[in-house]
Amino acid sequence: MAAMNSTDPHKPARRSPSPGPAASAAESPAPGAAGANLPVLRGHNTALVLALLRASGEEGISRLELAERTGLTPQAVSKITARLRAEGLAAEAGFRASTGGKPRTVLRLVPGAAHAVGLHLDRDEATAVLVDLAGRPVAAASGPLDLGAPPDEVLTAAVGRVAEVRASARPGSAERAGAGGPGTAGGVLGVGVAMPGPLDHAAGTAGRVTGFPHWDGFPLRAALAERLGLPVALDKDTNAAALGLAAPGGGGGSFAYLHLGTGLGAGLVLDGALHRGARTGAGEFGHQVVQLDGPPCGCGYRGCLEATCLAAAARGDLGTAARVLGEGAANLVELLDIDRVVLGGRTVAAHRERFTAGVAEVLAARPSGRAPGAVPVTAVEDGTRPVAEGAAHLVLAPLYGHRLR
Amino acid sequence: MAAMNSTDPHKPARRSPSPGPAASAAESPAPGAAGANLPVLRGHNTALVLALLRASGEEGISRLELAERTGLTPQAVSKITARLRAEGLAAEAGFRASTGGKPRTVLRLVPGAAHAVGLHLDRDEATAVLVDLAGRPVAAASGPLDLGAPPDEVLTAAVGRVAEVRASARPGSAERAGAGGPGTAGGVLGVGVAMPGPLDHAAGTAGRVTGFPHWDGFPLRAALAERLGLPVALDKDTNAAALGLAAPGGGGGSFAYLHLGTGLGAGLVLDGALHRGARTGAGEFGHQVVQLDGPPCGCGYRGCLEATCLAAAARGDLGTAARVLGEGAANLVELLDIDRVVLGGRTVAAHRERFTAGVAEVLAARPSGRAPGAVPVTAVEDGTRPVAEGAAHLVLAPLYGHRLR
DNA sequence: TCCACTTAAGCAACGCTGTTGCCAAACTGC
DNA sequence: GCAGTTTGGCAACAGCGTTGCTTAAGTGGA
Repeated sequence: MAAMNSTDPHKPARRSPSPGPAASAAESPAPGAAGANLPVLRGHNTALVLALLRASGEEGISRLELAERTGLTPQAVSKITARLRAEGLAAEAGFRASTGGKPRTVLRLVPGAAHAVGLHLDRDEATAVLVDLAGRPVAAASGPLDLGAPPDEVLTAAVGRVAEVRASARPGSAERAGAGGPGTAGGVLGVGVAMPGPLDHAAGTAGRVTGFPHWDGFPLRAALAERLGLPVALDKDTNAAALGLAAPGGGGGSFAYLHLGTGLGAGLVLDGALHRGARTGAGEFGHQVVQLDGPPCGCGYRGCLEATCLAAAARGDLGTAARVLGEGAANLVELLDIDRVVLGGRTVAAHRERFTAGVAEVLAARPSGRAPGAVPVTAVEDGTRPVAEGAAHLVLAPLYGHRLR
Repeated sequence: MAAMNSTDPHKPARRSPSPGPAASAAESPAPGAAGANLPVLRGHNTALVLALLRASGEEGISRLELAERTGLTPQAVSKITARLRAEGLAAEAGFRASTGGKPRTVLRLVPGAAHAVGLHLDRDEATAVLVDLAGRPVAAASGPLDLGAPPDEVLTAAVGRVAEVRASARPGSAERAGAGGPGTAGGVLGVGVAMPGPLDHAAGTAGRVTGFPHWDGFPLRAALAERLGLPVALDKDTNAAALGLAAPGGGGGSFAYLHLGTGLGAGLVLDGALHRGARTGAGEFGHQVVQLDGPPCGCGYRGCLEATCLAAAARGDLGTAARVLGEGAANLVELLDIDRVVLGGRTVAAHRERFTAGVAEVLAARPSGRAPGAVPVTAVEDGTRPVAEGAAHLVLAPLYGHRLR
C-alpha cells in the first residue's frame, strides 16, 4: 500500500524522489554536495506538503493554506495533493466555513497509509513500536535483552520484537491491501533502531557500547536490514528520542532532550534538524565539565556533570541533582539558543516534578537576557516510550524531508 | 558587471534564482517552510557549482569533476558552467593531462567578477574590507568609532568606511564595466555588517550592546541599506568571524570560533551552516558555568567561563586562562562533535602559542574517545581582520547557497 | 426566486529545468 | 595514419511548477 513512487515503474530513477529512508551513506556520488534535478524538486515539495498535513493533525488543512505556507501556487498544491490522494496518503475531510464563496476543502493525512517500526535496544531490554504516518504508536512489544550477548543473539531477539509488532497490527492495517510494491509488505516503510552510543549513524555501525566492547564496528544496520528485508536506520538512543519529541513542533526550532539513565546524554535538534556531528558524537552531555577540578568521574576526568549529578541522585539528594542538571542544561540553552527542553530517563521518571522544577529554576536564575520561563522544561510522560517511538521517526523524518536550505 | 540574473530581464520572477543576499526576513510567504520551483532549483545547482569552483581555488576543476561531485549529469554541468562563463563568473583556464582521450578543460572562478564589503563595527573602531568572490581582501579601511555615540553618527562613520574601500578599489575592478544592472554599481553585491551582540540577524536590528543600551531595537540593517543603496546583512561579530574562517573548508564540517576580547564569545558553524538560533542568541560562550558556585562574574552569576578565564588573563596567569578556556572549548567540542577550533581576539593575539597549546592540551586530556590532536586548534593570523572579512561572507555565503537538505 | 458576486479548484498550454541520445573534437597509442 | 578513448556540445525530450481560463459551489441583495 501507498508505495511512494507511483508514477514511474519504468526506468530506474537516478535518485529516488522521496528519499528512501536509511539507504543513506555511500549513496550520493560525493559526500556533502547534492545537485538537484526534477525528481528531487518534486520530492522536496511533496515532503513539504506532507509535513504540513501531518502538522495539521486532526484539524486538517486546506489547499490554499498549503499554498500560502509553502509559497507554491495553488495549482501546484492541487497537483501535489492529487498525487498524495491517489497514493492514499492524504484524503479530503470536510469543508471549512465559507467566507463568501466556495468553501475550502479540508485535507488530512491518512495516518494508516503507511507505518514505521521503532526499535529500542537498551542494555537489558528490547522494545519495538509500530507507529503510523502521524507518529502515533499502534502496537508495541518488549522483552528482556542482553546487550552483552553475541550480536547474533541480539539480532534474533530484535527481529523477533519487530515481527511481533508487525503481526499484532496486521489485521487492522488492511485498508487497501493491493497497490503497494513488493518491498512495502504490510505498509511498513522501514525500521529505525536506537541504541546506546557511541556508534556511527552514517555507516550504520555500532561502537564500543560502555561495557560491551565486542560491538565495536559491528555493521548492525546492514545485518538487520538483511534479516528483516526492510530499510534500517541506526542512531543513538538520545538522538532518536530528540527527533521524536521534537516532531510535533514541526518547525525550525531548536530543542534539547536530556536523558538521565545509566549515563547522562543529550539529543539536539537545531533549526529543525537533528544535529549528530560527523561522527555521531554530538550530544555527549554527561562529561561536560561544570566543576573545575571537581570530584572524579568514571571516565577518568574530574568535575563532569554526570559524576556530580548522578552521584547526588544516587544518594537521594534530588535537589542538588536537579540543580546541577539545570546548570548543564542552562549552559546548553545559552550556547545554542535552545527553545525547549525535555527531560527523560529512569532517574527523571521517578521524580518528574522535582527535576523539571529544579532545571527550570536554574534557567530562570541565569541572567541571560531571556525572560524567565521563556524556555519551557518538561519531562516525558509516564508510560511512554520516547526512544522507541523516536526511533520510528528515523524512518518517518525523511518522508517529511527536512528542508531546502 | 556579472549580474546574477542574466536570462530574464522581463517578468519579475516570484523568487529570485540565486537568493539576493540579505533581502532576508519577511521575504518568503511563511516562516520556516519553503516550496521550491524551477528558479529555485536552478539557483541551488548554480550555487553548488559556484561553491565547488571557489573551493577549487587556483587549481581549478573540470566539468566532469563537477558532475561527479554534484551528482548532476555532465550535460547539466556544461549548461550551468556555460551560463556562469557568459556572466563572467567563471572562465576556462587550461587543461588537465590527458588520460587517453580528450583532456579535461579546467574551469576557475573569476574572483574579480563581483565583490562584497565586510564592515566590522567594534566598540572603538570601524573596519571595512572589500573582498572578491573568492573571499580575498582587495582593499581595507579603518578608523576610530564610538559605538556609544548616537546611531546617526555611527551610521555616517560606517558609510564613510564603506565608501573608502569602494573608492580605493575602483580603478582595478574595471574588467567589463558594462552588463551589470544599476543595482550592482562597482560590482559590489552587498555589505555584511558585524557588531557585538546581542542583536537580531533576522530582523536586522541591534540589541542592548553591553554599555550602550540606546542601540536596543535600532533597525541598523534597514538604515544602512537605505544610506548605502546596497543590500545589507547584519550579524554578531563572532558569527561573522566563524563564517569567514570556516569558508575555506567549504564542506559540511562543524567548526567553532572562540573570541577573547572584551568578553568571551563563540561562533558556531555546524554541518556547514552557521548556527545562530532563532534569536541570534547562539554562541553565548562566556557565561557557560564551569565552576559551580565559583567566583562571581560581572553578569551576576557565579563560575562563568568569562569570569574565570579573563580574570586569570588579566592578572597575567596565562596558563590558567588557557586551561580554563580549554575546558570550555572541550565541553563545546564534545557536546557538538566539532572538527576544528580557531581562537581569536585581542587577548589571544598577544599570546597565540600559549593559548592554542593550552587549549589543545585540555582537548587531548579529555577521555572522550577522540584521538589526541584529532581536533586542530589554531589562532587567527596576526594582522588579519577575521571579523570584517567574515562579515563580507555574510553577503557571499548565499551565493554559494548552503545546500538542499 | 433569481442573479450578481466571491472564492475554490481543476484543465490545458506553456516555459524552463535537468536528462537522454547522438555526434564532433581532441588526444593517446599501436 | 588509424583505432580507440575521453571530453563536451547540440537537439529532442520528459516532467516540474506556472499561467490563463473555465467550472463548481457557496453568499447575499433585489
